[in-house]
Amino acid sequence: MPETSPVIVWIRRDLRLSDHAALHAAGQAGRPVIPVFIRDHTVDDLGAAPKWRLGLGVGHFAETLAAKGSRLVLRAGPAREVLEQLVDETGAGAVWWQRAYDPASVERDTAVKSALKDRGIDAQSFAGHVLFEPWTVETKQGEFYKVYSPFWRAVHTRDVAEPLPAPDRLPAPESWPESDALDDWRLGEAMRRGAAVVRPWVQLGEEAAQARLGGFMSGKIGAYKDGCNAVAEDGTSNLSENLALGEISPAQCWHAGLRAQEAGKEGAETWLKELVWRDFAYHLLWHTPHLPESNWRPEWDGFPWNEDERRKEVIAWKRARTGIPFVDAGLREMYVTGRMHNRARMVVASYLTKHLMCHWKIGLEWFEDCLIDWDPASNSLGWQWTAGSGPDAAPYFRVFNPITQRERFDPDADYVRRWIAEGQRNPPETALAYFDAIPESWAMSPEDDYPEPVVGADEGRKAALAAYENRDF
DNA sequence: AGCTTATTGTG
DNA sequence: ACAATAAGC
Repeated sequence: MPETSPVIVWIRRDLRLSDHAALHAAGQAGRPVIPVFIRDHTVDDLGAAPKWRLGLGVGHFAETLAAKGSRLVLRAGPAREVLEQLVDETGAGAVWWQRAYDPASVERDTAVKSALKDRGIDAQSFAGHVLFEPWTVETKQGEFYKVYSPFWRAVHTRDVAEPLPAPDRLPAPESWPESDALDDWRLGEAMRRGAAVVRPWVQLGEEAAQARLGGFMSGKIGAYKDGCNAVAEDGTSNLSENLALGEISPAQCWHAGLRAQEAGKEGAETWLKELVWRDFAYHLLWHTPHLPESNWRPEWDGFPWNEDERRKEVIAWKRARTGIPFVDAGLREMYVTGRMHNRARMVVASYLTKHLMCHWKIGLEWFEDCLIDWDPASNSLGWQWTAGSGPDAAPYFRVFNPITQRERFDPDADYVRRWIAEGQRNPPETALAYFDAIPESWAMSPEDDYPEPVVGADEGRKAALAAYENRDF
């Protein structure tokens, strides 16, 4: 007798129909499918912007499912309790989901899987959030990789499974279990008035993500090798926002990149390498789950980083009035759009950790509050890489000079003018939007004089190097 | 996926 | 005078 009980598909950071192994398998099974999204502690713990963006994504995905004759059931509470309750309510015999690799999710999913199996439920997790499962990439010594280049060499010729099609149909259950109303969750509450400013920059959902990918493949990927660094130009794929919530899968991106490479597009390999950086970050997060919490190299614990968030340098950095135009431009771009050009991310991070000598966790947490493309793996690796405390890190002496970086990557200062209003007679809308997004308590106005640097480019470099001279490691 | 300074090369 | 290169931070 074939199994006929419903399958619960537990939707998490995988808000798509295509290339979704759990949904695909459920669609193939010929059983009723009950997609459910759970607001548990991993959702409640998110920063303001990613939580708001998640709410938009969940709402959009619910509409997508509804258009297919299905639904997205919303429930709040500890995932294990919610799923056990739903199994009882619906008579489901299976709970399937796509794996996550951050420590909080791993701990939760492990407990959920064993609890469901104890009840005789078919609990299964599927691959899909990364290209290469973290435990399948090993050095010759059987260790995980700690340096990017050999990781790239180990994986870049591997086969990545062709993306799965969207399920033809998702049979509805005889009756739908009750669902919370998304609005009642108030996932956007912490964004306050910033949401209105950021919203026009959001490209929501699977279709928009595919359009972004298609546009990039027929356009900017050819010039990506240099274009990825030109901060004033829109030379990147802009897919981070969609990848973070699984509105597109890395395998879909990978195959598109391979096709571009076969078509002779020069920038394709550079872009494929970026996708592998994302995988490398998850590889490291899986094997060393303390990556977001503490120095990956413990010898850095003794480094005299400032950890006091009330210090004036930290306040100036968060409010994007450090007096260094490139730094402030990047931070304002993030506040207005919920994203920041990767080149600017490196520069603002280097300035915070080296010139201002502040702990990378201050920056990591600020990014988590502000980024709609927040990704726990990429951000943890990126901050520790910049600070010097991480795997394959920039050595302590590799200090970005925010003045020469601007000259090199924003030669006409277009990016700086786009985001900094002070000192301009007719500031562009983008620069003025920043003042609509920020809290009034910051007491900033586009008519202010642009501030003097809190720490100058040269003196900051000297101070950082001097601090390292006094290290005891 | 760096910066700075010293040194050597070029006109 | 300036560009390319090397070495150390």
